[in-house]
Amino acid sequence: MSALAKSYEPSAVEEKWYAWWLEHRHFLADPASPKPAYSLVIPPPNVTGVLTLGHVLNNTIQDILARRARLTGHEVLWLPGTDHAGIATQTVVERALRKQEKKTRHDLGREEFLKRVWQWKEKHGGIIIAQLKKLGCSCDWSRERFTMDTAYARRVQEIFVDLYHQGLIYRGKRMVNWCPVSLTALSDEEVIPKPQKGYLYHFKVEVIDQPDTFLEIATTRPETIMGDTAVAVNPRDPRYRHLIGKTARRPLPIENQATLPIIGDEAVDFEFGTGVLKVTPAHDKADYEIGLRHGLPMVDILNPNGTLNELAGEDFAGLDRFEARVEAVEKLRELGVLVKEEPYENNVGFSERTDVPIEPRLSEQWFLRYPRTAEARAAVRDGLIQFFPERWERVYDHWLENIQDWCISRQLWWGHRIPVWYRETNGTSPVRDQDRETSVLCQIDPPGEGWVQDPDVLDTWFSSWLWAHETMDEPTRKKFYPTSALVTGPDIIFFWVARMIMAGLEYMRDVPFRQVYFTGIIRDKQGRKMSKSLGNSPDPLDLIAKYGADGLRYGLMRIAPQGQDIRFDEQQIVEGRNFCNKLWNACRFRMLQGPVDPEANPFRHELSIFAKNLLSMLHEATCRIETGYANYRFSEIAQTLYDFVWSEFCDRFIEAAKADLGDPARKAGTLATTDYTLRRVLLLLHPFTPFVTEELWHGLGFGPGSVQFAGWPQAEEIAREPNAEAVFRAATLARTLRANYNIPSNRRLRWLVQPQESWVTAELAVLRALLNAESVEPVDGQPAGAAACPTEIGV
RNA sequence: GGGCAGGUAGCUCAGCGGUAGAGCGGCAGUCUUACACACUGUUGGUCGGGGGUUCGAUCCCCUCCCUGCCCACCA
Repeated sequence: MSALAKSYEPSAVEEKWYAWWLEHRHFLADPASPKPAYSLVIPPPNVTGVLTLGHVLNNTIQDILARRARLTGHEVLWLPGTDHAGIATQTVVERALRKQEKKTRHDLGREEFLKRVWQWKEKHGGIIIAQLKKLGCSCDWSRERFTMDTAYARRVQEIFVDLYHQGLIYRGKRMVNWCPVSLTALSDEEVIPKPQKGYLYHFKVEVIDQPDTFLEIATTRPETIMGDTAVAVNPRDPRYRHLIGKTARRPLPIENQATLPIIGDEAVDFEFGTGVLKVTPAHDKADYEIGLRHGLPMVDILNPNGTLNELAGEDFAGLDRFEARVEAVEKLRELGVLVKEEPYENNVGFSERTDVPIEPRLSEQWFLRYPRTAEARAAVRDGLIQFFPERWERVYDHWLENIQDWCISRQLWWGHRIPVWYRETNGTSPVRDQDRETSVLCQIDPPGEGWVQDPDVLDTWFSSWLWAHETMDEPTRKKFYPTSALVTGPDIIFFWVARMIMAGLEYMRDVPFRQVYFTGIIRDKQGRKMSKSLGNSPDPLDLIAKYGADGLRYGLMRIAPQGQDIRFDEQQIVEGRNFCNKLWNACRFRMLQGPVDPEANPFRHELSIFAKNLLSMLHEATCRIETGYANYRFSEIAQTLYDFVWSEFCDRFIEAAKADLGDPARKAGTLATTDYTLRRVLLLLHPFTPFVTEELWHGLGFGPGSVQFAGWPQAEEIAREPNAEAVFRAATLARTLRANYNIPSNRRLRWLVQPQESWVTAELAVLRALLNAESVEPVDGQPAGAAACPTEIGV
């Protein structure tokens, strides 16, 4: 290791040390360790996913916390794993099946299809794990978990059974968000509202009891007219009040122009549209409520896949919902009841996964009334759990305050099967009887002949909400639960964070984590979210290949202020790489000066003003870094290290040392200061750039152990040395003077200084080095004919 | 309709009551024997607009304008 390459070459170094860490079992967490515990659980990525920049940010932060905790003497558990990601994974496998074999999952049947998904998981499931290793993540890989592992899956079902028997899980026919593409119900959190340009269609209906009186209705969904079962107005609306109780004629379908009651309901906003509402209880949440209040029939005119059924009438049956909209408008026009179409923009709910408009649909599903909501709110309000940045606490609280029951059943095959059994009646389909006592059993094991299991599976989050404790065995929990911190994106605060808190409180009687750090979202230079379809998401693996894992990590961390969104710019990663290279070369410089003393203690030497000043700056930087960790301000830590290493250590101290090392009186102290500082810099930097620091740690002879167990440096306070600063500023002034006279920087000059104070004379050799000068000599009075400028050390 | 975050040099971001900062870029010099992934010097900003508090505001208050996000059953 005597000859370091001229520039840092990451790839071989990274591979070598990662293998070395694994070989020495450095990432394994020992529940029996006497050291204090520090623990993290990874937010499990989708098992079939690939690494994105978001993962890089998130996992770099976790790795920084884990490595820093090892340095501060903790026993660290960073528990990794993956999520089965129900809809996402099933969709991917179905797509492949359709492409390669032209088959649907129904062609294969449930059992065979699930076999295929497992095969797919075996084949693609390891990718993201391997990528995390490339990044340098120090997870305890021996504990890798998957949300469909046998033991984990068993617990998911046990918890379902428990909540069922507590009466918190129930089945009911309710209005749910239905995805016509994946053919399943979704939770409210999986629906993304998007503004859509469309039309507000005005049409009129005749009041039957008062011929020639028409009510004008405004709607964005004329294709649901066939499912209308009432017309509603606000009972306080003087325009229409008198019509309540009368009836109107529904225009569509033409062969079945039903008679609709005109009802009064407070939910109708008379400011909106015409103040008259068509009520479609089967296809709109608000209308459903009105329907319930007035005992209206619910006419479901849609098939699960979004096409209209025979109840919509012969003109519409079989049409897709959007074709039907066009057709319905056409028919209204033909009937002469279409008044106008005005351009209109409204919010339409889209499926998060398939990106198609969801359909409010009446269907029988399983719901969970959340446990421990009050405690969950209190936990955060009372500081049992701390959020960083703090502002998310209010977002969290607001959601819990208005919490709705969670639709947990999904009409998918890939996932945890609902542990509920129905008595079989005629051997074909399960009876969905409301009477639990006689025909429904909630238990994991099959109850025997005559019972069939509910075909549905559970929402993926119903398994992930147990992640913080069900991934651990008993001794591990004892040592490591609650976890120290959770690092995740604010986009899953409801999906995951809040639910995990409730699950932890319910099943562990304690919160799952003490602190939550919410990262920012990585955007492109135009501020757009990274996405596959936009193609604006660089492949982190390419970036690692180009700049090294450390360069990527460091570059990203330096621009990621606390919880603020990040505009990604590859230039930042270039700078990360350059910084690693700078550090590399600083160490190279040191190695050229002879053997390093790992035990170096500069305080036992006579020190130059430059050494003292550097040590003072080191102390300040160490303190600032300490504060940075306490507040999860990673960019501040990275920037502090950047400034210290580059400006203070390289640009100033080393440049001055080039003279001091040639001075026998100063050499020993300067070397000791260098060794002492480098050792600390490597320790402080290791969480951010683990590979290059490990390489240099050994290269400089600080080994043989890993840098990550070498202990966190204590800051030793020492006063600033203003004289050193004065010399550096004088050098800058002198260089400016030279530049102003257009003297090329390679021309060696003779400089004269009229020392202001006696100490200055002793530093002229340093000044000569800083100026790359022929000579710097003291004079007594200003020579004529020379350019000059005043400085703090003399003219 | 409510709420949150942000608008500082060409770009990415610090600063958050006391004469505007960094890196990159631009420009001009340098292969000065650790580093051209570098060194030196330099050029860039009425700190989103308008009011107010203050001896003094990028920083505090009010208001407005943009951008992004979250929540909300206005068809």
